[in-house]
Amino acid sequence: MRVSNLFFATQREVPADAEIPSHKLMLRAGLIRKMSSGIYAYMPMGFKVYKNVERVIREEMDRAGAQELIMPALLPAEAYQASGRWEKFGPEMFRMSDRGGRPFCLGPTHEEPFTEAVRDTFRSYKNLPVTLYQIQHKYRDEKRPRFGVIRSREFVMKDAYSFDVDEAGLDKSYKIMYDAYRRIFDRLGLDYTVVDADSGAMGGSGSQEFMVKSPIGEDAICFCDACGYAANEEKASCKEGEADTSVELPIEKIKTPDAKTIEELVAFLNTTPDKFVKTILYNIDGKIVAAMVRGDRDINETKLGNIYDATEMDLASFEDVERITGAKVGFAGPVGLKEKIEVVMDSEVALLKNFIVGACETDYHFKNVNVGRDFTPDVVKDIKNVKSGDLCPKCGKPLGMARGVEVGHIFKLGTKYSDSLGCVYLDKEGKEHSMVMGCYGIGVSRTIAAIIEQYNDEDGIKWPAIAAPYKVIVIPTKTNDEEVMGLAEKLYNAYIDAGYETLIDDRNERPGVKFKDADLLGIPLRVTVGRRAAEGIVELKYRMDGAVEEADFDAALAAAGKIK
RNA sequence: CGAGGUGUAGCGCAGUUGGUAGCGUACGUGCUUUGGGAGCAUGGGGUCGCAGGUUCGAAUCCUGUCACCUCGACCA
Repeated sequence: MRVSNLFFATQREVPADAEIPSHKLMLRAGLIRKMSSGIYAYMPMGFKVYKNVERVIREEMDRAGAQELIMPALLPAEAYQASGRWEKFGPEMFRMSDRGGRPFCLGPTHEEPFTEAVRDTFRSYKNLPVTLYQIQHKYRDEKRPRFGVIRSREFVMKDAYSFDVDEAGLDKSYKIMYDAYRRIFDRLGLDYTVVDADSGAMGGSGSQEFMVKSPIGEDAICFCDACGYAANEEKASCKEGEADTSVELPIEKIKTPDAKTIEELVAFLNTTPDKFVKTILYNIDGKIVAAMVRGDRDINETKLGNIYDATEMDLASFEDVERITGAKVGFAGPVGLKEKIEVVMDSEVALLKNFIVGACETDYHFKNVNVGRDFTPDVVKDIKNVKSGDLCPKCGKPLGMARGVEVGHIFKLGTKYSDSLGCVYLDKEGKEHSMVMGCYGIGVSRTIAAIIEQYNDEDGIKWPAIAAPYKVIVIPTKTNDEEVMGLAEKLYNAYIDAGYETLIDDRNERPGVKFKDADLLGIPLRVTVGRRAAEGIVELKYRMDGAVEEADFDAALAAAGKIK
């Protein structure tokens, strides 16, 4: 491709609304164009990268035996109504109706149509297992789109679905996808971690996320260097301490004026946060629930929500808190609640003795409170967030925390969708069973951003060769010099003949302009034809490590095979 | 959902007490330049987010509305 014909424009100035390196660089390099908040167009240069990433995914999915098809993005409501997700997705789903008033949505994820397709096509155990996939646009009306294509409302996702006769079959299909995912992200050059994850709105029995470690990541991940345990914060657990065996002291009401936060109480009572148990009221799908964790802990809303299979969950309103506790906000506790509500207590609290809680009376707390004697929780479960330094649930060594961008997520779904949509097969005895499903997603758009996050410098993007829009750029420094142009053209044609996607920057621009653009675009190999063109010598520069060398024609051609 | 901010040329921005819009960059043309975003000259490009209102006159003041961005979403 001749740069003089290329539909692109690089920008010197950073658009005002970009925050993170990948977003800034994608805009500056002209890879994408924003059409609306969280909605982007891919320009030719960006689309090349997109297709490269897509190609790697497709190759590995095909190699793993998955079959590609494509579902509509625009889907009728029925399937989602049958699975219950028409309601469950809530406002995240883009909804519309046709001229006759029939409800439709833009697919946020496609378990339902895939399940229906398999249901209507296969009826026998002999047909299974089967794994299908598509690479498709997905639509989610995100509360707050952010970070360019990392959290957008329209995005490209590879989603695959496996159908097996039983759990053992699912385990096999899942492992095949797991291995394929590792190959995909390895080939793309990403530094990633696989973590245990919450299966969230998808439901199911187990899942893992592929996380690219990055400070801009939206997920917190927890890991153990000693044994390799790694989990999303939503899911991570830790080893709990020993039970306190102190003697239970009599409960006592203490006046704590104006002390309603843990910090204020710690200062007021001259003690430490772990002597408290805080009680927080949540509104979970309209039902008020009290959640209790130790004072130095945070509640993990995912874990709490899972107990109630929550769709919508929020802190209870001030009015609800005041009515139920009979006190101003800040003095909630499990003892003396004015209304009977469910109390969920973190399992760690069960180990404590003689702790402090709000007294359900403004300006008062109870001290020496004990579980069983003073109150009885309805549920005792792990509902806390793990922190750095907590002990690994597997090996007991200290855990660390990091941030990550979720580029892939694999789930064991089980029969959730096959049950609700009637996706069954007949076994050897002619008996009906629900198929056992798995689903497997890769965010194509955000994978592109994740690559840039890992490979960039102050001059621009540094594409790994496999993702690069073009592998080589030939830059003649003088377009009016026949010797220079002759050699440049000859090299350009030789690269193309050898099968490398190549650019020749034949614009009548100063060399500096061309170098800046080549750096910003991140082309892995830059071949400058200039000063020593008459001798047949060119300069090679590798974008990834900045190495520079001189080479003759053959060496320059051979260099394209070495870029990574 | 709550709060704040911003909408003026492709991009980044200025525009004072209201008087009909400007700078940088990018773009066109000419000359000079040609190994890290050149110099000089010259030119084109804007219904000032949208709709009302006040006024002789509104980018500017008022009201409404839309879009975009950021932070927050209560740890009692």
